Amino acid sequence: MTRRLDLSHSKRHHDLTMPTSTVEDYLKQLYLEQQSASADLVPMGKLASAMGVVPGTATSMVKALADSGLVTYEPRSGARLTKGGEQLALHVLRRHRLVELFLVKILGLDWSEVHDEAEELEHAISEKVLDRIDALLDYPRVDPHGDPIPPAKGKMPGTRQFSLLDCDLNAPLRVARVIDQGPAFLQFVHRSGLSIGTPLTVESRDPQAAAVSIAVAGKPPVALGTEAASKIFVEAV
Amino acid sequence: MTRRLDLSHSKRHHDLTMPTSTVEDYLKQLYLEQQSASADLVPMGKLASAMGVVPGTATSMVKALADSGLVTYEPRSGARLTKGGEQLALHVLRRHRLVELFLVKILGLDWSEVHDEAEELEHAISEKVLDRIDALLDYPRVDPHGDPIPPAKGKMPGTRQFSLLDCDLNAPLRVARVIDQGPAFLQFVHRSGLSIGTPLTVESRDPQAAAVSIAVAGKPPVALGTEAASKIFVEAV
DNA sequence: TCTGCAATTTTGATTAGTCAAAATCATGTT
DNA sequence: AACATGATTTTGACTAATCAAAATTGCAGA
Repeated sequence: MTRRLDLSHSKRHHDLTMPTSTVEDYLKQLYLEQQSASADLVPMGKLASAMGVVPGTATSMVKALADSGLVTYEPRSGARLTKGGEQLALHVLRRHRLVELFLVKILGLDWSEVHDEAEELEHAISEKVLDRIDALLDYPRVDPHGDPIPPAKGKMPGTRQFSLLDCDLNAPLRVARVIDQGPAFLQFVHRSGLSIGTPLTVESRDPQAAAVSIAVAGKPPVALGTEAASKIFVEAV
Repeated sequence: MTRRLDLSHSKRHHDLTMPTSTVEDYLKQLYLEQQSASADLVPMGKLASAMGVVPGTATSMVKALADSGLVTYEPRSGARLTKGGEQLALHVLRRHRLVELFLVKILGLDWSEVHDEAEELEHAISEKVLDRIDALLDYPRVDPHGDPIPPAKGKMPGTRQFSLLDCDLNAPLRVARVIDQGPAFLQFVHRSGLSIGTPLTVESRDPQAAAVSIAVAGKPPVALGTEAASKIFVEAV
């Protein structure tokens, strides 16, 4: 067994060393998973595939995270971020999203390609640099995909957003957020004229056809499959 | 022994996988060491202390680098970058220095604190982002310390620079470069009014006193010890 | 030539992260 | 209640990077 006998007199975890970028990634993923998949206990399978590792790896990583007090781990059911873990996750997310916005606004990259760039940068950026970027962008609250940027301190603002599958029919709405960050999907969204901020209404939803019909002012209606529709979020205007 | 028997049929090294950031750091350091310490064969001791590791670590790392064809290694004397290793080193240096300049010019950080920031960022930045930064800065050739920025392709420009110990006396000169990147030294340089670009002349050099006397237009002369003087480079105006 | 020291290399361990594959478990059928 | 099945956990191995400490070596000076 590898249950290394912790020589540190202590009974308390809380490893005050800077988290590795791998740890940051796990925490971030755990947070995102907790958000979307209503169940707040993330199963190892989900986590593993989100991280692109085999399940065993996720298990052992989560156990380590539990040892440092960042998550609670319930064997055979899943893991949940602790208060501390969540803070760290939000911090990482903040870096990620500010960097994305920076890449688009200041360096002029395309919003469909910034996700991967930010994935790297988010671990290399210091607090000081982050603050400068925040200021340079004039303290934004959402990133280029419409995802909210966690504030430096304080809770995430609760917005009333619904996917195209859940929102009201024929009500004036606006595209607020696109969940899938894959370049292909983002480009499709762009082609369909559904960028963040675009006003629209949902004309109809047909469970049988598994499709929704979207009306964007002036243009012919667009049909989306439920798959795609579930990844686009809107809010009331 | 750990002489892992290379199963790969090949007799040629050249590992086409992306170098780890540790490897990048070793190459960069090797390059810098080769530049300054005239001897182009860098001894393990030098490298180890530059990298902040024990000598044994440097030895084994260099052997690995030699296996991938990035350096040539002569046991008990030292290592030298190969053509390929040098290219990679220059690439890293280019990233480092462009990032530094970016941090100063665009984000408004102080030139004395930018070095450590860049140390992290240089490994996380993609080619595309680097190009944008390069353009945004209008293709600069020197970083905030006066160090030349290696061009994307092509050789480093050969400038005629001398340290305050080697340059002509009473000739019109300009501060071109400061070697020591420690915040303390950089702040001292700044206090003494010797920022990059400042015009000056060297009035006298006294080997006995181990000091040189610098005249900056309008101000009273400044005396520098040889230690400090050797770290400030000037070029003819 | 012989010695002694300082630099270098070896050896053996350790840590973080990972995979492959075998062992366990929890459940929803029959 | 007995199983089959799919998810989870274990085990054992491996790589990159590192350190501590012991073993080598190359020379400079007596």
